Amino acid sequence: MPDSSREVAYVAADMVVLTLRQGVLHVVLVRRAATTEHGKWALPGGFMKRGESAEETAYRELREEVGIKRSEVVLEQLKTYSLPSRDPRPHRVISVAWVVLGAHLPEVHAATDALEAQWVPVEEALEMPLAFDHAEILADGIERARSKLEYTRLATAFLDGEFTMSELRGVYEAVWGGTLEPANFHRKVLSVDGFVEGTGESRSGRGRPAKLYRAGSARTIYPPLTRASVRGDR
Amino acid sequence: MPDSSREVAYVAADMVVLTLRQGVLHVVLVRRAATTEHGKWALPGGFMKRGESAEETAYRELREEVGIKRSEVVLEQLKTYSLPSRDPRPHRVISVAWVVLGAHLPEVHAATDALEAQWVPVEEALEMPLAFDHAEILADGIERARSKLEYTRLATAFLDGEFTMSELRGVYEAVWGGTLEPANFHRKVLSVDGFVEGTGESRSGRGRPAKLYRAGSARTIYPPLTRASVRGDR
DNA sequence: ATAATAGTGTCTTTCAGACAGTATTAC
DNA sequence: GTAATACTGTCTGAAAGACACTATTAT
Repeated sequence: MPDSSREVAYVAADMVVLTLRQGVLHVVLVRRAATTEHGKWALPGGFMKRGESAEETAYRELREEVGIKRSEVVLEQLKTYSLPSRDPRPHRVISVAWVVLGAHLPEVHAATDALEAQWVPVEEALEMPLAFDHAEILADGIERARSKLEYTRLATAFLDGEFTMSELRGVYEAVWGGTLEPANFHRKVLSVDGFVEGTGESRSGRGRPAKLYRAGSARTIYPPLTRASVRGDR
Repeated sequence: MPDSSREVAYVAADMVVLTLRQGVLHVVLVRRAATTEHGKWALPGGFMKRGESAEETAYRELREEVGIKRSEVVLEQLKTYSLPSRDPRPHRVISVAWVVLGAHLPEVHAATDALEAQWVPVEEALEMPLAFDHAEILADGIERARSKLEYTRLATAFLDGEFTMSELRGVYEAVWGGTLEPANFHRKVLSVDGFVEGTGESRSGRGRPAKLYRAGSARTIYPPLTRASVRGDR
C-alpha cells in the first residue's frame, strides 16, 4: 500500500456480556493482567487474529477469556470506537464492540490475560471506573439491550429454549428496571404474531402450573412493547 | 506488540450518503479509479489517516471525494464490516460504515480517486452490482435510515432549517416509499413534544401559505411514527 | 382450606386512521 | 369565481393500562 499516511490499526473486539442472575441483570467484568491499564476493571475482549472477522474474534474471546460457548449466546454488533485517544499505547487500537446475551451463563473464571473475572450487577458496573473507554461502551451496550427489547424478540435470548410467561416478563422487568402488569404483558405478547409459540406443556411450581412457550419465528415485534409501561420500582 | 498472530488492518470509512432530489431519495455512488475493483461502482469512502478517528475520516472523505461540507450533513454510525473475504487485497481492510443525511446536497464531482461520481435513486442503486460488500452496506444503510425515521427526529436532517409540514411529510414519503395521510401526519407530528416547533412565519406557494417549523429539541419520538401507516404507492 | 402463582374478562382512555369539511392563497 | 394547497374537526375502531376476577396447583 503506497500511502504511508494511512493508519494501520489493531482491531479489538470488546464485549458487553449480559445475563440474568437471580432476576438481576449482570455483566462480565475482568481485571486486566496486561501492563496497559493493569489492574483496572474492563470489559472482556481481545485482538482480532489473522484471518478472523471481528465476530469470530468475539466468539473466540468469549470462549478463551470467560469460558462461554458460541451456542450459548446471541451476539449483536454494537458500535466501533476509534478515537485516537481511547488507547494510550503508541499503535492505534480500534474496538468493535458487541452486546452478548445468554441464559444462565456459567460462573466466569479468570483466564491468562485477566487477574480476575466476575459477574457484576449492571447498576453497580455503570458506577465503576473502567479501563479505556469501556464505561462508555458499557452504557451504550445496556441502552442497546434495553431498546432492542422493545421491538425485537431479543428477550428470549436471556431464556432457555422453553420458558414461562412470567420468566419472559421477568426479563423485561430486569432489563428495564421496574414492573410490568402481568395481565397486559400476557395479552400483548400473545397478540404479537410469531413472538412466542406454546409448546403445549406446562411447568409446575408453587401455584398454578405455567404454560411453556418457545421463541417464535418473528424477528421484530410490531407494535412494539414500550418502556413507557414500566411501573417505577427500583 | 509481541503477539504477531494479531491482525493489523487498514480502516476504511465508507458512506451511504442520502439526500432528497425532486422528492426522490438518492445516494452517492462513485466509479472506482483505483486498480482494485477498477471501474466498478462503489460507495464513497477512504482510509483512516494517522491520528484520525473513523468519524473524522468520514468527514474528510466527504469533503475530498464528493465535495460535501461537515456542516451540511448529519452522520450516523452504521456498522463495521470485517470479513476477511470482503477485500481481495492481501492486507486486511475493515470498513466502518456511516449513514450520512443532508438537505439539498450539491451535485457531486469525481475527485482524484474516482472516475465518476453521481447521485443515483436508491431504488436503482439497490439493483446495481457494487464493489466489495458495498451492496450489503447500502441495503443496511437504507434500512437504518428508514427505521430511524420512526423513532427519532432524523427526518429533519433532510431539510433546511425551516420547513413546512408538507416538506417533512415528503421526507417520510420519499424514504419509506408511499404516501401518508396529511391530516393524521400533521396531528401526530405536533402531538410529539419537541419534534418540531413553529417559527411563526409562513411560506407562500400555490395554495394557502404553509406554516414554517424548525427541528425541536427532542432526539427521540415517542410514541413513534410507524411505517405501518404508509399507503401502498410505489 | 389457604396461599401462591397463572391466567381471563372487562372497563376506560388514548390514539391512529379515514375522511369530510374549512381556510387562505394565486390566478 | 376556480384551483390548489394547508389545515381542522370528528367519527370509528384497535389497543393499552388498570384491575377485578377465575383457575389450578402445593401444602
